[in-house]
Amino acid sequence: MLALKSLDREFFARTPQRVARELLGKVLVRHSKAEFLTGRIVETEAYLAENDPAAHSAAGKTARNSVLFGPPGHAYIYFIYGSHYCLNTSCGREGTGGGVLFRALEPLQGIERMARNRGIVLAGAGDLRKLTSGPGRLAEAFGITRARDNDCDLTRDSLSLWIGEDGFPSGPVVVTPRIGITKAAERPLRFVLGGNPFVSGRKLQAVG
DNA sequence: ATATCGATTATCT
DNA sequence: GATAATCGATATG
Repeated sequence: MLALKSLDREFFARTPQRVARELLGKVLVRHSKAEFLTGRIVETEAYLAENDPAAHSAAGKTARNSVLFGPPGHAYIYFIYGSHYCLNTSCGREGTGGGVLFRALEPLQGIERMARNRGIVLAGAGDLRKLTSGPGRLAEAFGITRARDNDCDLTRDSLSLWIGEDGFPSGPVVVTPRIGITKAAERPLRFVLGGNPFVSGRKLQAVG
């Protein structure tokens, strides 16, 4: 694969919709002594800084969501439903509460390690979908926790978690309503790479 | 293909 | 104390 180049702060200093769309095709990287994992981003959701009751920042800054109000391009990680971590990035101008949720990746490198992190034994090719197609799944595959990664600067390739780009053409983008929310559920703020088999959910599986 | 259930936290009352 | 939450796995038809 081509060399990965980290993204600059300006990339993230735009609207959540714009950042969510532009992140498709970019690569999430986890590197540490024990791990080197990469996955292409194929599904994201935008959570707006204003007039978005589904955003975690909607009720103002708290201890939990404070990263969203900090500089853009930092990892906001929260724990949900008693079992899952989810990865977001802050975006927009500092002081506003915009964010983008990472919903699915296409596994590229470190697949064996991802399977081990997920507690899965890979049998068929279809099992690759179980690794990173879903926000809780991708976080588990990449070993992402709030204690380890919250507030990590995703623009710095010297840190353990960051985002790179390799010139991959991101392809046609499909926009749909967001998943798993009850407030403002109809707004078209979910972005997916059209036809990519690693997008979360079951419907596309049957089509593919 | 659809239903239900688990498990923890942050936030609100 | 209650409850909703950016979910995933399992059971059932």
